[in-house]
Amino acid sequence: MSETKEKIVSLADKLIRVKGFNAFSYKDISDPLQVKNAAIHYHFPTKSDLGMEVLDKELRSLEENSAKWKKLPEDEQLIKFCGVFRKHCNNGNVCLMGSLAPDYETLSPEMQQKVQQMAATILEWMTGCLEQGRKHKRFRFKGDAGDRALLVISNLQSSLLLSRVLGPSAFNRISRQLLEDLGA
Amino acid sequence: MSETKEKIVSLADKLIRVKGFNAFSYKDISDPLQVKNAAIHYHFPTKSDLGMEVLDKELRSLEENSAKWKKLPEDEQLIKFCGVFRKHCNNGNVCLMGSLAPDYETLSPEMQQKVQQMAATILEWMTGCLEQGRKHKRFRFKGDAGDRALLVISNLQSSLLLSRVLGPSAFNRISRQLLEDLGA
DNA sequence: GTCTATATTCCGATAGAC
DNA sequence: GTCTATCGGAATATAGAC
Repeated sequence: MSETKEKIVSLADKLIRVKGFNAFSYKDISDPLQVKNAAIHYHFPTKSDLGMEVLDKELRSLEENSAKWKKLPEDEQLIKFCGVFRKHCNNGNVCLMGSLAPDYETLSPEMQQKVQQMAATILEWMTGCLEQGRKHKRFRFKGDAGDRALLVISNLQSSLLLSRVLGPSAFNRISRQLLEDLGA
Repeated sequence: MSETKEKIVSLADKLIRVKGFNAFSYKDISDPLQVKNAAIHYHFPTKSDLGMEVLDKELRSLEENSAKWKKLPEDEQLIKFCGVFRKHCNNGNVCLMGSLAPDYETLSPEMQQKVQQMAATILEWMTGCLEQGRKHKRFRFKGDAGDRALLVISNLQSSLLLSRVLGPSAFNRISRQLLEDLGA
């Protein structure tokens, strides 16, 4: 992938997280890169094509991380996962799910399906992490691991949304108590 | 408030929850009400004015509910609160915070301040409910009640976002486990 | 209070030169 | 791969008649 194309995707990712998919425009990308909007359309004919590339990049990042963390104890894996959210919080970002889920009904069918895939991938990873971690006595929690995974994911997702409105202390308080509850 | 004006606000509320604030247009309101967009602008000169009315209505609804539930045991109050979210889930809605927080940076300063106020109001109510409920032995949980309130709010908020993508089982699983954790 | 009509701006997208 | 130029459409918003 060309350098310009990578910059476009990276900027689009940032814009989705800060302004939302429907609120950013090609001008928000072409201006900082000092090109014309036609240049963006050359790389990504439609806005949906651009959104798809952002989602594909995020999915690859998820796979890379889970592979990279595979040998770590599960509690450390979860702390790494929280660290990704912490970094986004510090950068004023929300997560892609938190940004795209409210806009879901306005997205192209392709993007809807990809968002679905992303949600399923995250849920699957988190469920496995919690299940294995409990088996290895590194977590303690009641109930089904899949249900617990949904709780943890929703905590982290909304911690970034709430931090937007209430300040970054929301993320700190949520992530700290979350890990303590699990005994991590 | 005139009947038309109320219909406009009610429809705007629905549109914010389904499509997002930046994705809906005056046409989405004027068409179903069979009026022209100028009629909407007569009642609400700017889109921000309309958004403010939706937020004010939600704040009044929050105050009404908390007053109406004041005499109930705290666990029943929380179940009532979850019921509001359940209803939204069944209607394909997300909550106002879940919709407006991702768009926060694109909102007018007035709306930003009102969203902040709404978040603070919800957090305050939930903190009090949990704190009193624990004192009265109707909840059991560890740590600060304010931290726990943030966790519960983020669970409910994201349960609607995830239900958009993964289907309504996400809400059911999250709300059920959430109440069980609290011993409610 | 609602209408017609329009101003203004912006957006996504495309054609064709270079 | 990027440019100029432009199309077609949609959005918010306003002026003035009724």
